[in-house]
Amino acid sequence: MPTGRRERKKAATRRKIADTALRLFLERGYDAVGIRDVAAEADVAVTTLFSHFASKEALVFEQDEDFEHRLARAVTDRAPDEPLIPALRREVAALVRHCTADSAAPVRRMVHGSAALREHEESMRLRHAESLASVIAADPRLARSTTACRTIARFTVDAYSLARDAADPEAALEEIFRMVEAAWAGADPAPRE
Amino acid sequence: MPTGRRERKKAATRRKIADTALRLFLERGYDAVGIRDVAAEADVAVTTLFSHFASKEALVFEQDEDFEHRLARAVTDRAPDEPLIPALRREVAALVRHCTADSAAPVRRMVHGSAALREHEESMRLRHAESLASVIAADPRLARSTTACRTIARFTVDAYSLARDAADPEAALEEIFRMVEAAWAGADPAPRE
DNA sequence: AACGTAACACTAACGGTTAGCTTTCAGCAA
DNA sequence: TTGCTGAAAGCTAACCGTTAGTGTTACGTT
Repeated sequence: MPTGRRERKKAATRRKIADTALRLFLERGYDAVGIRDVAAEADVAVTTLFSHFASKEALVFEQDEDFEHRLARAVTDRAPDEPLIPALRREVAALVRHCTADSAAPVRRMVHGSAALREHEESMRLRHAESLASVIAADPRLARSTTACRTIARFTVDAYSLARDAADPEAALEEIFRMVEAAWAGADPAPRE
Repeated sequence: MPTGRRERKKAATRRKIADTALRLFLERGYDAVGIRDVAAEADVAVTTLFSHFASKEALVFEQDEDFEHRLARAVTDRAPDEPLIPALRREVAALVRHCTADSAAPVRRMVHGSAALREHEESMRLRHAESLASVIAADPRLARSTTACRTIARFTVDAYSLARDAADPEAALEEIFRMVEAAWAGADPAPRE
């Protein structure tokens, strides 16, 4: 897929900015590094930086953007006879394992340490919940009200965030998903609208 | 409780700032009004404004700060024989009714229209969920793991937010709380730590 | 070879927020 | 009364994220 030199250069610039930013953030702390510092160190203009990334926080969350896709695919691509919740549970477990790996620890500590980053992550989660709710509502095998779909989507992303921050993520995930399963079973079976 | 003149003046300044801000925000839109506009219209210095309110968003959410208290009291002050979830449900229902009242419509429309305000509200909800989780975990009648407490607290604030934004808040609340009730019933009965 | 345009740069600004320092004045005591 | 203290408010000036406006390269195309 290597197209023209133009796109290669663009991708290189983007990667250089992201790498530089992450390095500086980890070295000195997210809040102690300004956009102007990142731009200078990456040898680009501030406006260039913002043409590649929508915000300072986006510099940190650049690879975590497939979260939304993975959850959606876990629903749409599951085996024809597999119920919803186990499929979600498998995918959430994989996501939790991925971000509780030792290699992700420094980044997670950084995110935890900055209010701006935590808020950004939260609002990403809400967006993901909404998109997941749409996918669930669109599945013909799952006849539930839109409220039930929205609710279970919210619970699912909650499960991710709660398990990730628990002392024992695996055990927490199991416990939480038992609750999610119960909630889904207790939802209105008939769509309301 | 009118103490010295000093505190009265301080309270008056605070109220004047909040009233002016809300009026301007509703008149011209939240994003179209700057902090300097609010300060000038309230006839105070910008620094004075920020000594009363931690941020621009806090100007909007100044009275909604009792949310946290009310949820906590719904748990601690419930009748000795009342189970947890119905008590939470009653309080959440009251909160939803309160903020879907016609008088609250302009403010809600404003919040809905600004990304900054929506994010601020979300992160408030997370704080509320954490505090609610502590209260639930501290209740000796409810022997559950801390994970279960945190989970049900998160679900409860989700219920509030989902019901509030639903087309029919009352019906949605009933449906969601059936799911919350099921989740609570499905939680580990024995505390894990 | 010439052109259109995407990527990037530069400057300057806007808006939220804070630091540093000064002024005012309520509350209190000599 | 007088004078002191400290909280409240003010002013200036800046910092930081972000954006608009305006060029300038240099890639890809014709």
